[in-house]
Amino acid sequence: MKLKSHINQIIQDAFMKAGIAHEPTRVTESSKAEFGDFQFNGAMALSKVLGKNPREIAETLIKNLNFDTIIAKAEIAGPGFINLWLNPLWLASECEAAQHDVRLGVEKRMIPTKVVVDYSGPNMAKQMHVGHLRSSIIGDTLANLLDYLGDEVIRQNHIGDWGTQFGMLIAYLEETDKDSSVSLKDLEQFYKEAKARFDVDEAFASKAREYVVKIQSGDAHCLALWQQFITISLGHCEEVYDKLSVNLRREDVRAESFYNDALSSVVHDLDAQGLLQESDGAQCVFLDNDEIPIIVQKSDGGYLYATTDLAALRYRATALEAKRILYVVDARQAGHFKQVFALAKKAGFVSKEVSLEHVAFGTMMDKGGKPFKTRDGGTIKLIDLLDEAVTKAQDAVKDKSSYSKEELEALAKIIGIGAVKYADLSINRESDYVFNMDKMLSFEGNTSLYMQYAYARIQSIFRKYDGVIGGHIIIGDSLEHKLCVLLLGFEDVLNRAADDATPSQISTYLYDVATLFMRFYEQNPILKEGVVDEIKMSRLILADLSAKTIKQGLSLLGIDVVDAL
RNA sequence: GCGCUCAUAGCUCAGCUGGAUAGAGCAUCGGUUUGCGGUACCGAAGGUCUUAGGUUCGAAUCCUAAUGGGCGUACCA
Repeated sequence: MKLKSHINQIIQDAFMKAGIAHEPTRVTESSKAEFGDFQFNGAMALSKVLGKNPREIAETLIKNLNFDTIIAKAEIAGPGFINLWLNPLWLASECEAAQHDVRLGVEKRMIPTKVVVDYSGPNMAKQMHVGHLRSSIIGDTLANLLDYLGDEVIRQNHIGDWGTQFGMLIAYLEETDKDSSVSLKDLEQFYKEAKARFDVDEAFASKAREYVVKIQSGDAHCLALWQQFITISLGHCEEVYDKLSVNLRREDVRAESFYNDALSSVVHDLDAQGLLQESDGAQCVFLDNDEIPIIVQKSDGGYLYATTDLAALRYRATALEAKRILYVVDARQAGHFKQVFALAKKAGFVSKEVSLEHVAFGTMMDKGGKPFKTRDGGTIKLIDLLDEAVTKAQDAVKDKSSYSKEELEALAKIIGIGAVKYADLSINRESDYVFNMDKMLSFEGNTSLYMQYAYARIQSIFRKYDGVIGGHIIIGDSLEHKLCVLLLGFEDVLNRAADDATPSQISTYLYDVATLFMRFYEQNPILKEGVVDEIKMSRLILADLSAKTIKQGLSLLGIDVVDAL
């Protein structure tokens, strides 16, 4: 249900009938209950262009307003606000329709867009650390969301599997001559040892550098070792994805190395277009007004990440035919993407109408506001963080003795992982974010647990009721009215979150649904004695639609619900 | 230095394309219970929306400047 579009259309029709040849501003949710459900503020803006008093304009509009089905009442207030009340009968029937629909009334897009979502992108030389968390879950949510809305989503995991560090790792792998599955078990440790050798042993260092060249020139022995290394490292990532319920698979991997063969042609194309300039021995592109050039080839002939990103952009826009490309990457790379996007368009690697968006996110901080690190300043392994959340989540379970060990573990996983993901997805992605595990595992406030609890409580009502839901919604008070309006706004929220690439708009909405449901439920008993059947049914339908909306919304955020916790 | 970005209640955050008296949660204080899951709900208190100008009928929101923080700043990614 595109609720706002319906109302905007009614306003638009009133404009037509009133003979006002201007595009109306869009309606907004009313700021207060006494101002109705929606408000139209456009009369004031028109007053100057039409040379009329805004209240007069508002009156004309109301005279031409269609009151047939959706709008029940319209009032002029203040300088010329038009407050709109929606028809409760219409709200009720639309909510019933949503409750019967598996998609809750959310339509698929008429014209799907082909969207590439680039996210996660771990470095194969190391284990995933907390820095990869935000990209992985924000990206996954956006991919889920766009897919749900009917876009054609192509997930791309641009893993770091190329570069000088791999020469070092392979050299060390060969030198230690251990069974790789054992020696790579702790990648972090392996990397540290290799790095230590690299730093002190010149012979080892030169061998490492030699191996880089060998890999890049296709030496079979080195490539085999390299491939083995990548496979194992990727396996570690997949363990984390599995734990996080992030939907990235092998086939989504387009590693840095994938673009290796395209790099020289990128540079060649830039050169052919006269965009290239040599500076201090490096091949550079100087864009207008940019002091810093984009270096596409180092003075030693090597390529850089800008080159790879250009190749990836070209691949995504041409081979994959994407019309929208999202890069879910740390905000600190804003400058890089701004340059690379501009160049990709200028050089024609990506056509003008393709939308290139850097979906930037802030840094994860600890409670003291410092970048998130271990006590000794090291990076925190993502898997350790997740395990800690799951362990702590067990404490939240009410009646532990009624679960088997396996059930308790499964429950703790849903709660713990949900808490970590929700905490991240519920704040504005661009701001830095304070990681506080106690807070995210609380039942109070805007947390996943509050939402999961609200959901479980509703399921408990249905267990107790244990019957068939029929009948109709009868809106009996302002809370029920408000709940219906809110529930019908689900699709609007999803669309806006998709357009702006902001998952937090979904969580804000879900929190509103959960809190409003709790208030409704507190005030309007469902199964208590004395509630007549008609009212009982009406409230059961509302409870069901609320629960389904929470479940669907959380599912888009990659978070599960349970019937009891 | 230059560039980007942020600044809203004690703390953590909402605030949609400019709209009416700026909203939540936590913490603090008070209330609701023979209980449909109280891990809930209701209420109180808490604000010069960093500052100063400007645009506008109207600014937390747009523009300019200042102050303070974060980040980036050519051959790592």
